Amino acid sequence: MAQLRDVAKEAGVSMAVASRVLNGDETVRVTSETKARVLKAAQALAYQPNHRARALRLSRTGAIAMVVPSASNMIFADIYAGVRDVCVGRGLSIFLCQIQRPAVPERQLVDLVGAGQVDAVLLQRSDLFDDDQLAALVSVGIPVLLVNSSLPGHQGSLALDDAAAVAMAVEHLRGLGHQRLALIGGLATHDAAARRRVAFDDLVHGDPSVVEEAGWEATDGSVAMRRLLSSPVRPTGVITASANAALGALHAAQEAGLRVPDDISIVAIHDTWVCAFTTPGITCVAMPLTQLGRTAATLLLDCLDGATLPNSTLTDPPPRLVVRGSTAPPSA
Amino acid sequence: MAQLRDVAKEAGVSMAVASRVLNGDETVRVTSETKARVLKAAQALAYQPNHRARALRLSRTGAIAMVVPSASNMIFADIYAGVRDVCVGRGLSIFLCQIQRPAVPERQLVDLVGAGQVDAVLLQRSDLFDDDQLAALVSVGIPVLLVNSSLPGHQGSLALDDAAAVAMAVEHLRGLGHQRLALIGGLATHDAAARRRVAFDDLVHGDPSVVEEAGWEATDGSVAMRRLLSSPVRPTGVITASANAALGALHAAQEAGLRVPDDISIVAIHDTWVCAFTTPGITCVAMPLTQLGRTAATLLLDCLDGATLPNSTLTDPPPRLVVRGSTAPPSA
DNA sequence: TTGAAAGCGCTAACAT
DNA sequence: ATGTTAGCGCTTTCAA
Repeated sequence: MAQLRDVAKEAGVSMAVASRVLNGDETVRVTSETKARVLKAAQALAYQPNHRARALRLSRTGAIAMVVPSASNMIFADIYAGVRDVCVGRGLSIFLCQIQRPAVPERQLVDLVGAGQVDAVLLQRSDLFDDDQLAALVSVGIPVLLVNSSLPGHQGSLALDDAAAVAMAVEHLRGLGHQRLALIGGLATHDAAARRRVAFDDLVHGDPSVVEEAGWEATDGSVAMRRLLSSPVRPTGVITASANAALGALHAAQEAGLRVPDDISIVAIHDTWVCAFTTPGITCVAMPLTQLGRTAATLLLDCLDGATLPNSTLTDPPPRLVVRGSTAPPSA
Repeated sequence: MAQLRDVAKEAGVSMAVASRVLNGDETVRVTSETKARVLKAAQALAYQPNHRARALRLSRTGAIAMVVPSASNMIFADIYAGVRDVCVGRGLSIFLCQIQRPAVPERQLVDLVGAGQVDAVLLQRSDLFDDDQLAALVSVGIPVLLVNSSLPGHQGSLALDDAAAVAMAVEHLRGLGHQRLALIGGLATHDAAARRRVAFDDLVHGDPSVVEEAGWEATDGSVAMRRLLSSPVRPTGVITASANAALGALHAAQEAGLRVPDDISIVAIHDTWVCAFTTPGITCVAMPLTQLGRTAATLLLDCLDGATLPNSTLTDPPPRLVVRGSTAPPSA
């Protein structure tokens, strides 16, 4: 593999010149002829700058880590798409690092970033972290942006507009005439889940309503729905805090012999392609996940260029209601 | 951040000694007392070896790239789990690189690996690559293992036992009494898809049967199923080459007013959690994806230690039939 | 048993 | 307008 030295020799210039030309350094003036010679030499030798040497010299690896609780959650894929958009544009690569439980993985992240393998981290919190564990994770010397999660005292987070999403779901159900609403929410430890719950409580204040605390997965949604169905005042409209949970909830309702949406309506927060392929399709409040990824990555990269990480909320574009077959006016 | 130099100074030894001790170099004899001093110093200073310097010196980055056509395909998550298992164990990290279409991305991979950012590549082929494009991709100076895909003339591939999976699906359907079978297969360009199709053709030889060529996604499955339903001799049992396509097929059948499994049976190759949450649940032939990931990663890492990459097929564990509600004896 | 020193391939400050 | 040179932080041969 050709090195800079070879290119320089081939072009009959010093390594310094070759380096500057190849890096498009504008501040240095070179004969357009020498420049051409260098470029041609590089081309001829198929020169690829050695990434490792560059990283050492510049103290930059050109990679960021994306830490997620679960790579199989489709939320991840959508966020990744956004992150990828901006990283590809800026020539960065992305490490994927799945961290679900704290104990060992805490070391993982420190090993990873402490070792200087990545320049910055984009972290999506797992339900299983409590604040202290998260704090340990983010206390590494490089920028860490919390995606759709926050940590008291930590600088750098980007949240979704959970309240708006919940409001949209509640409004949709109320508009159809539903009076008794339920929320199948996330675990209280997860702050996006907490925000959604607070929003829900505020909106249904006074009405008969019930909240189930559940995980993000389909089984969690099933279990919660079964509990809901056996409650004294059965809700007619159910909001789930994740698309996965909605699948579980739909399944449990159908298994219990209910017809959806005739007997019970279901609306999910988050939209994934699967929601369009169930029978009935699941009505969703789609959140701008890809944009979340894009904004998050941009924030992080700007930070590497000297900007400060903000604690902010992504409100534009707003959540979007996607009406499918799982919601209808209550039958009674 | 403390460096080796600091540790050495703190321990009152030279960098050379510190380095050897810290790396557990057995070939060098040091007073157990000096050794302890070094270890203590490292501990005290919370020394983390600089990954970039190490990578340059050793010409190794301690990372592999995982190239996939789509991070949102649940197949990916399962394979990743296996890869992760073995990489975490050996202290490696994993780059995720989504490459769907050839043109630009071809540069991506070369940039990535030509630059020496990773030590090896695990590549899952996209339908959209033809052999030439794939060949261009894999002709980089480091080991590339093709996962569930192969390329004539390329050394290094690990396939699944597609024929066994198809046989299992056909047998299941035949055992239930189905005579008219259909395959909703993958694109012919994808060699795993091709293998499945050949296996199917062999098995149904002589019987009335029909093959639809479709992509891996749910919509592809829908479209194919609609074509199937309007064909003169409608099949009673349908095999889809992916779990995603099965979702689409199921949806299309239900939308057309058919009852599954009463009017038509569906069995998918590959199992994902979603298949357990549709109504009815989808009968699947589960493939050992996580093991595929594990084996693939092991092969690759062994290769870095000097072994040769084989072209092999993962036959153990064999595919496993998971019977759910989408299959039953034909009604007529 | 330990230390000195030469690079890995590149960039950038400082000459010329 | 171009060249010299000093490292980035580490490993490892070779010498003491």
